[in-house]
Amino acid sequence: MTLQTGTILVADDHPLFRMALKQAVEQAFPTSKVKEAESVDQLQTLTEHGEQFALILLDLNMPGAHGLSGLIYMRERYQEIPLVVVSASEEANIIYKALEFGANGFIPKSASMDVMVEAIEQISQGERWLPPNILPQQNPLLEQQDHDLARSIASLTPQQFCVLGMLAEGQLNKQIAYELGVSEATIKAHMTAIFRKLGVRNRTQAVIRLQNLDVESIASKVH
Amino acid sequence: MTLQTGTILVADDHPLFRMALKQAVEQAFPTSKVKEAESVDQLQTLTEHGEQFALILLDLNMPGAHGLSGLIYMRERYQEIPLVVVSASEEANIIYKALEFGANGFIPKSASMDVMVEAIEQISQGERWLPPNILPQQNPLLEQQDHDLARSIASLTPQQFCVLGMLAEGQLNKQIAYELGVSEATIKAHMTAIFRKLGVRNRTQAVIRLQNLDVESIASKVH
DNA sequence: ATCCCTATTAGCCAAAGGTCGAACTATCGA
DNA sequence: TCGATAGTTCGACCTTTGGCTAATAGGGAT
Repeated sequence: MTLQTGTILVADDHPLFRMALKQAVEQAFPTSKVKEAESVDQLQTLTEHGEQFALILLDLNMPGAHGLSGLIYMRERYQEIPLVVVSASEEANIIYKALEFGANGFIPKSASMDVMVEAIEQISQGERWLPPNILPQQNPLLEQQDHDLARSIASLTPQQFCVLGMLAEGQLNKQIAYELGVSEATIKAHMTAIFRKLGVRNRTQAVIRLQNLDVESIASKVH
Repeated sequence: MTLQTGTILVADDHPLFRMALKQAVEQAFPTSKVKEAESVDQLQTLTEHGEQFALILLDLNMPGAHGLSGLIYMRERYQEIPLVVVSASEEANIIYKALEFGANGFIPKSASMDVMVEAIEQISQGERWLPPNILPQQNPLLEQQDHDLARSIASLTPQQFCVLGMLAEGQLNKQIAYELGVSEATIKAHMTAIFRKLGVRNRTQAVIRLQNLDVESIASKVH
């Protein structure tokens, strides 16, 4: 499975930007195929059903991929596939965390087409690529509890991760059930399973637990 | 009410650091009185019952003061009292937001005693004081919705703000009632009022609404 | 004194949330 | 082919939450 012959997956909810990314990929690897996903739902459909991808470009702000949890989920489930984060955010903190959670590179959405092509080529050769103003980070930002949380997110089943996403938007069980086309009892069962894996007792605590992934930097290092 | 004759309030949950702050204040204003609070509860008790303070030093990470909400609450309730944020975080984003929410200055906890004394003196003269590596910010980070949220937080009564804090920790109505020594019916009444003011329908959405205050920078500016 | 705001509580009811056990399915390996 | 395992689904049952009304009480302001 090489990048020349394999399929590359572009996951971004913004149609125009998805097209631009696709072009960058095709310019870097004219012989490779490209598939697109505009939601985490589609991303899961594509990845869960057999197909092996040679590279994944993942937008952090896709609907359903809340903050870094989408990255974590994909990363730990498909450890063999190189994963590049594409994001509108250029905060150093976010970038460092994305890399610590296993991203192989980080491309800001403000980058030009040339830069993107270059970044994708470099990452495809097993190297990392970072925005020019970002220095490689030596001190880990994440603590044990963050990695624990990452592993519990990675242990979620596809459907559970999907439910978690909608929970994080404040939706009711009833709404989630309707959108997924299943009964409310099913959602409740998923909730119970999610709570167990995250180590919490109800939905409110689950949301709080998730927000630690993104914020955390504010409260940490008080010692 | 001048700083020389007035009382200065130091709010920080860490005993050692509170003492250090107190010393810095006494060094800057030998004739002023200093009172201390180690929780938002105490802070409220002191401010709600008559006493007018000449200056408040507020730690962002106090138990019960979740992120910037403690600052927002104090700021809009006591607009005439100069308010200085003291925090372990030195992230530029947090600092800019604190100032945009009306803080008169920002002192990082890593500052030396001399620097703190100097900062307090400068702020007491109506000027702002920022850490040396932080430039004054021109472009506002906050949008209309942030100010709306700030105003709704400021409109909470003291008890409601307290309940909101425990809600943000994931506690059940029953637990909150027990800790505050009131009945569960009372907590429910507070919850209903809080939801109304925040414009949400349940506790999960309330938590999500609050977390936008701190994170937001990640997802914004996508246009 | 009177009015308003806040805090407190009870009681009732409907809606939402959460746990348990169980059925059904697909996949993998022996 | 025969379990075994993992994932999804769901109904029954109980708990928690939230909305509503109404009542009591204290503090401030007019």
